[in-house]
Amino acid sequence: MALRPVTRRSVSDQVFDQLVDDVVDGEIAVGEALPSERRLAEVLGISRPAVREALQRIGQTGLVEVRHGGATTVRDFRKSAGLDLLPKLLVRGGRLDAAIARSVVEARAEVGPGIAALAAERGGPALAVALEAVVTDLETTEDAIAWQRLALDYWDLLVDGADSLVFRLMYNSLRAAYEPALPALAAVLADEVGQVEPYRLLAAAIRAGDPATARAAATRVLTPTASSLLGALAALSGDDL
Amino acid sequence: MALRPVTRRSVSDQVFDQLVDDVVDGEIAVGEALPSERRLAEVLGISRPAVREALQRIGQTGLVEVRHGGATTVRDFRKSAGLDLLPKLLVRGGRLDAAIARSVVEARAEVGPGIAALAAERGGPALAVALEAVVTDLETTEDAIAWQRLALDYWDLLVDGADSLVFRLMYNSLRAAYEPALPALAAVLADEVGQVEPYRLLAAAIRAGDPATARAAATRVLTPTASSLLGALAALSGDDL
DNA sequence: TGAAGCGTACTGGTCATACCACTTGACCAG
DNA sequence: CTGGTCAAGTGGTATGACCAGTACGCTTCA
Repeated sequence: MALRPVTRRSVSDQVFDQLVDDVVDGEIAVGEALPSERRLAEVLGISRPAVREALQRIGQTGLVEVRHGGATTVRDFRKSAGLDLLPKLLVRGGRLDAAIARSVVEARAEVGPGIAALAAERGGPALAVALEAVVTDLETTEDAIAWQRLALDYWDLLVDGADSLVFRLMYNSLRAAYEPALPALAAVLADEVGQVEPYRLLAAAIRAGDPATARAAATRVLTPTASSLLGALAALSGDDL
Repeated sequence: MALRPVTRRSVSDQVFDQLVDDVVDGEIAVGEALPSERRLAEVLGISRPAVREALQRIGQTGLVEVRHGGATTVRDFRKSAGLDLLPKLLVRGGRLDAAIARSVVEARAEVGPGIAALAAERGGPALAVALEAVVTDLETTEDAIAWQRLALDYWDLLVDGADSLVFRLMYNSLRAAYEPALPALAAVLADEVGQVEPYRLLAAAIRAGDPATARAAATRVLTPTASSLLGALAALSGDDL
């Protein structure tokens, strides 16, 4: 029998997820007030501190505004939330949101080449060596998911090489959204396994310290995945994970 | 007389800021454990729930990992934190971090044109009209800070027009980091006041629905600010706000 | 001697209750 | 209409107790 790790999520975690989903789904309109902490505690059958911890965390994400003395109101996450919210939006209620996935793919295609160019300027031979090591791993990998994870490692190195904290944090946020959805996308991305050449070319451009070539190579690395994903999203929009 | 809103920060807010600063400054090494909640409460002279709320919020940002039964340990924010952390990193202890500011400027220059291109594809005439309205406001504005805020409004419209949630959230995070630092940068950015032409050209490209032109125009919008900022940062690196 | 098993002492997680601080809105006095 | 007062409701903090999970030393047994 296949045993899977027991999930023991804390009470406040569950409240957090539940409220985030409700807010994101628009079950509580923007500007509207959430039930009071006491009321939530009563309705959910838990203690007020547990509710508070969840609410504080939600406030941290920018989804709601808690005001001392006043009610806790829902904010428009399109205006107030940051990129950290992306994972919660991308996979909502166990499903992938097609529109948002498309947006992720777009952003990847737009930002990736810039990162590659910076990495070419600053990475040096050490970075090229590390990238080439990943490329050899890619060559010997069959499993689609493992392959994608290696590709992520590749980008991880690239982002490090770009030596830009903003791009680093951007990448972290995007990866946090992308990685959980990977298993669901395995079938779609299976075709790419073995297409190592673009990665090799990009590594070569890094080694040469040539930003322009690196930028172009990065585009060729990203394009196949982008088109696979966009095609799949158009077809199966709204399927389960 | 110039009245400014009274700031009354809650206890847990103060603890939050204090601990975030300590962690970001590296006063507690990565992998090391924070004092226990009980100990923190005792040392800080506050209650444990207050400490917990702060710690939970910090955990939400990815700066620390809290594990039931184990200690709360510091994570490497370069690996685990998302873009939402940027504001805390950019202005640390009342000072602007020059290296990070440079990174912000780079990212802006890299991502901005992509947003403009998408906006040109999807915005339509309605967007162009809104942009041109902001442009006329820009023409009649002398104050450097007000001018920069209008520029932010301009970009806000552009990001909306790009119709990409990921870019929207990215922009929110960047703006949250950028806006608080604006007053400090007013002097540096004073030269730009009146340079409205690039904004007008970009709006025209949007109206024409021409992504390539919009991309180029966006670069010309961003370049002056970028070079001003980079120059200023090189000179006064580490000055107070 | 080594390793499995057990206990204990820590850690964070939850609860109940009381009280403080702030906002809101209704009401009233000027 | 303005300003003040007040009560009710909200979030903020404190206390103390107990539950739940982890880390680690110690015992115990092969």
